[in-house]
Amino acid sequence: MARLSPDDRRQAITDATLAVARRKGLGATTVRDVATEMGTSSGLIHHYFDSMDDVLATAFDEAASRDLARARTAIGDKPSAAAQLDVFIDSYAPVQSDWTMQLWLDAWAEAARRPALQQVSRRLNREWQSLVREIIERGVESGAFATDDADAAAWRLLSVLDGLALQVVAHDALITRDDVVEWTRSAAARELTKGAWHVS
Amino acid sequence: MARLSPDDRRQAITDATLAVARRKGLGATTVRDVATEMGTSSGLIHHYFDSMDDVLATAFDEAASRDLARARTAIGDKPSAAAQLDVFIDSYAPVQSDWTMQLWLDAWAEAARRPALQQVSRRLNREWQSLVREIIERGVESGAFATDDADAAAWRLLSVLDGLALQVVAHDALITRDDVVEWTRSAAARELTKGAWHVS
DNA sequence: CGCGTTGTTGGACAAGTGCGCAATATGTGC
DNA sequence: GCACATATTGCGCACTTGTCCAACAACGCG
Repeated sequence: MARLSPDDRRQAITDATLAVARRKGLGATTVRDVATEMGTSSGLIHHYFDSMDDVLATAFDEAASRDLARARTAIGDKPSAAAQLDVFIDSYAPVQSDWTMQLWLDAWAEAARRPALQQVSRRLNREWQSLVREIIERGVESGAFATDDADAAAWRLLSVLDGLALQVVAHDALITRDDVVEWTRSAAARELTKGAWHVS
Repeated sequence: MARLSPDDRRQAITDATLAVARRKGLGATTVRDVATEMGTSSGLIHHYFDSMDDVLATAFDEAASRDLARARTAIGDKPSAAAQLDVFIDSYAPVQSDWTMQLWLDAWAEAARRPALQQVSRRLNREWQSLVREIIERGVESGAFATDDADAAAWRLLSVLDGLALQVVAHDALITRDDVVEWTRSAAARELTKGAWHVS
C-alpha cells in the first residue's frame, strides 16, 4: 500500500476500525479485520498503536466525538432552550440498527476490561451530560425552565434517554424510536416545568 | 468427576458459568473457563448445551430471574405503592462493582451477536418493566399516584434507573449509588405526583 | 546519487476459541 | 451379575486472537 504520513495513516486506521465496528460491533473488531478493511498488513496497526485497546478507544473517541459535535452544532442554531432540548433529544434517539448506539453499548460493557476505552467512554459521557446541563442552565436563566438542581436534572434526562435508546438497539422492536422521543420529551417537561405541564 | 443427573449437571454448569462471569464478565466467559470452574472436561458442556450462546443465555436467565424474584418478594411485603417503589429503586440500584449490572451491560451489548441471549434479555427487561407498571397501577388505584400512562411512566422510571446504574458500573466513581437512588426517587416523585411535589 | 530514517510487509508465535467425537467410566433396570 | 444407557473424558480439529519482529521499500536530505 501507498506510504502515508503518520497522521494520515492513524486517521486511516481509525476510519477502517469504525467501518468494521459498524458491521460487527466494537467488541468483535479485530486487528486483522481492520488491516483487511484498509487493504494493508496487520503489523501496520501495531506500528501506530500500542494495543488493540488503544485502537478501539481512539476509534470510539472519534465516532462519539463526531456525534457530540454534530449535536452541539445543531443545538447552537436554536434560539430557545426548549427548542435546544428538543434537538438534543432528537439527535440522540437512535434508529433500530443505530451503530453509534451499539458502539456505546459495547463501550459500556467493555469498559470493565479495557482501561483506555473506559477512560474515553467516561469522558464523553461526562461531556454529553455537560451539554444537557448547559441547555438547562440557559433555560433557567431565561425563565423557560425551572429546577433546583440542573446537574441532577441533566443526569436524569441523559439517563432516561440512554435507558430507552438501549432498549431500541439491544431488543429491537420492544420499543420504537418514536416512543423514545415522545417519552423523553415527556420526562423533560415533568423535569423542567414548574407546576402543571402540557405535552402535545 | 462424579456422575450427576442431567438436571443437577445443568444446574452445576449454570452455577459455574455465573461464578466465572462474575469475575470476567459474560462476554469473556469461555467453555474451558466453565469446565475448569466445575472441575470437569470441556466436552461435558456441549453434551448439555447446543452452543456457548445457550450456556450464557441460560446462566444470565438464572441470575437475572433470581434478582427479579428477590425484588418481587421484597416489594410484596410493603403496604403502600410508594413504599413498594422505594424498595424497587433500592433493590435495583447497583454498588460500584455490581456484577449483576455488569451482566446486564454484557447482555445488552452481546444481544446483537447472540440470538439466545437477546431473547432472554428482552424477556427479562419486559418483566422488570411490568413489575414497575404494576406498582404504578396499584398506586393510581389507591390514589397515591397520578399518571395518564402507566406503561410509559414505567418505561421512563426503569430507563432512568438503567441509565444511572450503568454509569456507576461502567464508569466507576463518575456518580455514586447514592446519587442513583436519590435521583431516581426524585424522578419518580415528578413522574407520579399531581401538581407540586416534595423531595425529602 | 547515496544514505539514513521510517513506513510497510508478511509471517511466526503462543495462546485461546467453539465444537465434535471415539473411548471410557459409572450408574440403573433386568 | 450382566447389559445397556449415558454421563464423562480427553484430546483433536480448524480457526482466530493480540503481539512481535526481521526484512523490504519508499521517501527526504545531503
